[in-house]
Amino acid sequence: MNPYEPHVIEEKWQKYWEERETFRVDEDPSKKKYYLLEMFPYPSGNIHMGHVRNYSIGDVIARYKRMKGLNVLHPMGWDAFGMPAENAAIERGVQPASWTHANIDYMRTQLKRLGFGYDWRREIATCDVDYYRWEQLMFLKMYERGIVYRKSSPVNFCPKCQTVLANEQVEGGNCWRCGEEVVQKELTQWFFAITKYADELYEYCDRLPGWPEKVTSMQKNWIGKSYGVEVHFSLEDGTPFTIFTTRPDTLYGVTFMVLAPEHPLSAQLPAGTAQEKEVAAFIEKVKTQDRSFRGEISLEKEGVFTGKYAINPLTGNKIPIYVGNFVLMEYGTGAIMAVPAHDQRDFEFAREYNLPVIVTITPKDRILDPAAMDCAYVDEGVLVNSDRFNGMNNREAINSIIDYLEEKGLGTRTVNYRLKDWGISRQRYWGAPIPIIYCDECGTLPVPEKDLPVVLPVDLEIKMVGRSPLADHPEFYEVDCPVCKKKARRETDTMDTFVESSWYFLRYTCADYDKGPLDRKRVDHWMPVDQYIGGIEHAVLHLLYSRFFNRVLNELGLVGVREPFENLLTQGMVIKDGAKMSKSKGNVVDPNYLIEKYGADTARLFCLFASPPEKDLDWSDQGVEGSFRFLQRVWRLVNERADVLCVIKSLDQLPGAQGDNKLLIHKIHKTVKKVTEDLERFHLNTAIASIMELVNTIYKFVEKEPADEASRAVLKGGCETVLRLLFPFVPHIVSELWEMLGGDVASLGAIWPSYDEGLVKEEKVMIAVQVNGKLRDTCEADRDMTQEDLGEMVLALEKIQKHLEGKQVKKTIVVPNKLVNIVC
RNA sequence: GCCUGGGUGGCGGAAUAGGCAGACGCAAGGGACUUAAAAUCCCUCGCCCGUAUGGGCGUACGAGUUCAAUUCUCGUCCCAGGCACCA
Repeated sequence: MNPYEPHVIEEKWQKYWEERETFRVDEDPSKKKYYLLEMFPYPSGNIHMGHVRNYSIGDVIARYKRMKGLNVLHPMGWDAFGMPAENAAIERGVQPASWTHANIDYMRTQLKRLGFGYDWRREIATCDVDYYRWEQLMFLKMYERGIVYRKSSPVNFCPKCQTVLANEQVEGGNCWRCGEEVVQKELTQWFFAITKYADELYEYCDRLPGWPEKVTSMQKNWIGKSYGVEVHFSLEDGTPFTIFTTRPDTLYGVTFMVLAPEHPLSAQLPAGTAQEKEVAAFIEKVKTQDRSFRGEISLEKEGVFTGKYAINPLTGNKIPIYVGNFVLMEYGTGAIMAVPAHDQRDFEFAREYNLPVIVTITPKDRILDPAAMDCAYVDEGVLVNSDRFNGMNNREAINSIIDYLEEKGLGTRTVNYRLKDWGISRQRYWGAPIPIIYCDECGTLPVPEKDLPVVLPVDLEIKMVGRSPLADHPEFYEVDCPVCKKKARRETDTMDTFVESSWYFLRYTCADYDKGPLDRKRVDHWMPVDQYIGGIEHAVLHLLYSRFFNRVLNELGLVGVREPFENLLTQGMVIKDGAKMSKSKGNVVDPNYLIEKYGADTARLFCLFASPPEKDLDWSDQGVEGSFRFLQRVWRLVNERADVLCVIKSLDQLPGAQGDNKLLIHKIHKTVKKVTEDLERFHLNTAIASIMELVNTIYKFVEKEPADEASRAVLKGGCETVLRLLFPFVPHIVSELWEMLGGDVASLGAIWPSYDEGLVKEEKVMIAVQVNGKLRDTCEADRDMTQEDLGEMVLALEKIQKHLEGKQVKKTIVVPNKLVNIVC
């Protein structure tokens, strides 16, 4: 018997796949296509356990679908622009480009050592000119259509990364990448008009049945759609000003108005009044406060009176106007109507500054006394103090009042979104240059298409400064104006790296295409991605950006589909000692170590068996041992009998089989069914568990050393089934054992075993027998016995009779082939 | 505060459409083999009472629906993730 030597066989089979280009795939009209994609890695230098898990799950699905006869596209590439390359350059004096490419080369060998089957011809590195040149072209097309624009605005800035961050990239006031506290800066930046698509992105969340609800609900939450009305108030002199509210049912309870400090009227209104100084001081004070700090709910509500009044369009009442620190300029119109009786924030403000409270919605069971209230009443109720709307339920009143406002020209039904446009300028070097030229004479100009690509120079010195190193590199930024030919200057900011990952899945379908960004024919053949697999951490970042970008490309005629990802599986994190694996926690398990000690098959198997894909995976060294043990058990099972079995023809059906043969045949078919169904719904851990059961059954079978021809044939059938079912999970050991059994290895990855529904069911079934819902006995019965017969049979059982003694049977419930419950 | 998930043995986790709770694995204990160890194999393994046949309890907690609830309904508690002065 040969020992199980993972390294030897893994190298052997990886070479075999490589030489035969097993995973190479092209469009094939005779087969159904299946595009399987895992989120591509950042080439940090090493594959980590999160990758191993993600790509193991993907590889199982890819191999399984291929065995099922689908034409599977399974590509891999590198999200290769980004900060760490620049940091390495500063720390170690290497070029970001060479650092990145060296990492890619090493990590590619790591992926190959894990046995993942990709079509490497389609490999992409986003830092290659042949990739980002097309992104620059897309940028220009978007610029033409007004989807890209430049504006000055307060932006999130990470002092550590020395660059701007999009809203999505700020987590609780901190940088998503390095955790540094984000500050606000006023900068002129390039933006993608994602808000133009806010409504569609929001509404389509409900048309993504293949996505986890968790993710779509996070996206909806982020987009933040709310229905309301813009109400036109006016100043005493008739100057109109507009506020947004979702609660027009409380319009009769407005007792003051509040403006955001940045609102133009905040400074204008008090001009020339006694309030002028005070207001100016207040605005200045709020401005200097940190914006992340200002967003905090705990912040005390503060404000000052502007000295001016507004007129409520419904009541004609004169209402004081304040400037307040809790009103945001970026949302709605930057001004609100305040209804202290029915809004908690307004209530707090009113109590602070002794402003009146008018109740306009009353609960059914009590009367609200404005003087005695200690918080706002925000629940449902009936309108009071509301003129013609009195007596109406407030939910209905919302629509009635909007209708009335619209009729009188006092307001407009509006929808507001929380989503902001995506700021994509980064003051960094290692990214795709933004193809724009600034000319003193001609202004902001797109780089002419014929001058693309704008190549990122790879030979410059990188220093940590508050702007892009490109800005210190005249060879890059000095350029002639494409219009007037005078000296002009290139944009030196680069694009957010999330732009590259917003369309890489499209480029995979035609990675070699050089006549344009995308070969529409091939894109249409493969898109949409049938199954996307990746971490939950991109729920609103990458996944939202990609949905947006794909829509834009759809409108540019580059893509046929609207939504890029049909089905999404979000895998959980890898946890050790109760925390996410990270260098700082010192709880990292190195995949190299695992491969060296146990081999790739064990590493894969453990990641897949220890927990279902979408849950967090608790790392366990003993669990890894267990997986290794199982593989050795499979190895011994086949290896020890290979000589005998390889000359026998295998059987998984044997009409008239009896005893152990029959039991094993049933188990084989049951297992094939179970594993097939489990794989279809990604229950990989239970699929493995049932293969383990089959292995256990076969061990029991061989214990009796059956020597007759039929038994051996069935045994071989069992072993072959185990191997076939196990192939997607642990392809190396399976290939080796398959060859040992004399099988055709080329067909191993192309045939998924089928099962016979008739052989899944056994003739005898175990019936659970309950009395009054409590299990009292079990008994064997013929399959499909009539309810009457089963009921009769069960009454004869000794234990059951004991429990029925002296009692009258009231009712008998029979679940065919499963259970009888006697009620007495 | 709001929106998602989730809470099952010592542990990771099963139970697909309301029908035997704890599959599979890990750990633990006992045994076989061995000069010994490793490896391997066998047995036990939710809790309580009982020598045992057996009985009671048990899927966060409390109610409810049902012949039957881990599964459905309502309420409560706890944990994780997301959003949060968004008008």
